[in-house]
Amino acid sequence: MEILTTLYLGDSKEKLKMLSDNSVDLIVTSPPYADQRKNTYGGIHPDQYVEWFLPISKQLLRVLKPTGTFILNIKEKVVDGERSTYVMELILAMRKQGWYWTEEFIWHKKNSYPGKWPNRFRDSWERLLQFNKDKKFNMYQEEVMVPIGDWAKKRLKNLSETDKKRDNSKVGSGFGKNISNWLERDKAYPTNVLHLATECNNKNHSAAFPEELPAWFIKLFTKENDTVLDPFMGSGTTLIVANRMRRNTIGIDNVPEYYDMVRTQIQQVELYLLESKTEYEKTKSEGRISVR
Amino acid sequence: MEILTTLYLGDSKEKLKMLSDNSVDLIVTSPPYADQRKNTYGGIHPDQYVEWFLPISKQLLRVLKPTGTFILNIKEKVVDGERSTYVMELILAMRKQGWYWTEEFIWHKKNSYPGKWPNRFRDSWERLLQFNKDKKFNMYQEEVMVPIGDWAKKRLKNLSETDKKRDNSKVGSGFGKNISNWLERDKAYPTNVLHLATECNNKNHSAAFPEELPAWFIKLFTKENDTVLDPFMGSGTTLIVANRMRRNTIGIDNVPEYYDMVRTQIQQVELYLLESKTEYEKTKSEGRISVR
DNA sequence: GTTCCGCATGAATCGATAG
DNA sequence: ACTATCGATTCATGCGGAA
Repeated sequence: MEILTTLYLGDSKEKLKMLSDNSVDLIVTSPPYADQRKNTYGGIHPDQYVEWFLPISKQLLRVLKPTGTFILNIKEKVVDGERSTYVMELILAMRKQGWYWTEEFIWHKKNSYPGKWPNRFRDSWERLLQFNKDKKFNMYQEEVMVPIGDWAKKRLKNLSETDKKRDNSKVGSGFGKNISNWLERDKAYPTNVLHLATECNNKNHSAAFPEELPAWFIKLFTKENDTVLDPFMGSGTTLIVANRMRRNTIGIDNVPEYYDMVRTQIQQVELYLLESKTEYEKTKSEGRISVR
Repeated sequence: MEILTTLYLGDSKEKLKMLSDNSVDLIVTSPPYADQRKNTYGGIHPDQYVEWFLPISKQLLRVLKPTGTFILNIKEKVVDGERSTYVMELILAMRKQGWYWTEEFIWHKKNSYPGKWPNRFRDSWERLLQFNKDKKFNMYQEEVMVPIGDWAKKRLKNLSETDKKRDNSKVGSGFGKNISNWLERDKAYPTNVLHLATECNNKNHSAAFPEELPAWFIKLFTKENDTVLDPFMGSGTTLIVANRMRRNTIGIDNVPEYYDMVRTQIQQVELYLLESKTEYEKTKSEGRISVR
């Protein structure tokens, strides 16, 4: 199966109209925050942020599959000593637009930006808002399981009576089964708090987005050959990770430098893959790039 | 200076009217979260939550000093597969009421409630919303500095223990300048993410949150002889910690059992302090209780 | 007195069943 | 159809008794 990369140079609101209905499995994006990145995106005033984003999210709702998920990385800025409310307003507005606000993950940035202010501490977390088109969506939880805590080693030696009793309440069916489940368990499901350091990027752009972040959501919400969209791709972290994980990718950005940079980088990855192939049919079937 | 404890049995909305304007330095509270089951616990329906809370927050705004801070611990529940929006709406409504929404701290609960569902992971964080009456407020950042390095977590965990011992090392200025400078350099300001475990078992009752949580905010936003208010004191964790830290406290609850329990516990602490005093003037000046 | 280990239980959430 | 109740699922922690 061929993996496709499609890049668009231009405004998201317009370029998204070129995508088909119900064609995307996962959207992961970090749009320009209000009043920030003035040089590149022109900066949206906090008061106009919701108004600016709603036409875009409307398109995203259209192109997302009913089983798909939209992960929005965002954090409100401090304006005149208090937190702006545009994220709150955006959530409310998107629900009216038809989105379900399924969950809010917390991205805890371990090495947050340094600084000192008299009235606040360093901001070391961001929101990862999960929106869905339908209440039923694809979620592959086993893909992101984490090692269980040390307490488990001791615990697994002996099962407490209470555990047996709790399991017992399910009368009759599969009593011995539960115990064996616990005995073999060395991994646990994660929570809705993600601990990731911000990447110390050596590149010449500003998007501090660790690869683990999109990788986690790509593993959780898609499988191979699914399609991942980033309507504000920036330096393309999401796309590059998704491409590497053998997902089809669609990226949009209105900054030519970003567009060129991502295109070059994806092509390099694809070339590398091509060179490492020995069989003809693999060469033929993989690594196709569609850059428009 | 005498430390005063004032307890009210009754509805917060009404009892708060008995407090003077601009008389409280810090409000730390965890109101009942919205509950769908109105009949069983008298919970507030999510749709009516904002309407229910606004009269109370109006009183809180009145009694808070201009230099004071209001910390609101809250988390929205999942209703019908998605997160409720009443917290978002509450923030917006409280701003209209005159509050400044200064900051949102994250309380990361490491031992969150277990469980597995097809569409979400365990919820392991809560909001700690900081509201202020004025853009200038008291904040004693040095009081909550944490050691740098691996021992930071351990130290944070022991903070409440240190409070009990009423750390004397600062007072006795026997340190040479070199050493104190060196010590200072080992500390860093915290961020807006707090890592604390929920306390499983207290003696007789279950505490809503660990003592470290109110202790942290009490240190950060008040000094000795300031006044701390909890309009939904519940089992009284905030009040007991504040009392131990030599802050005047005001507590309100409409559950007689809680009221009696907190009153008893505060009195026991005060009696213990009394018994440990040897000098007459200390006995005279401390430990007065005003229970109404 | 330390350290180790067993154990109960949390501001949870979903899906099925009952009224 | 809609709402209330109940069973099932599952992880980390502090406490108390034991070595």
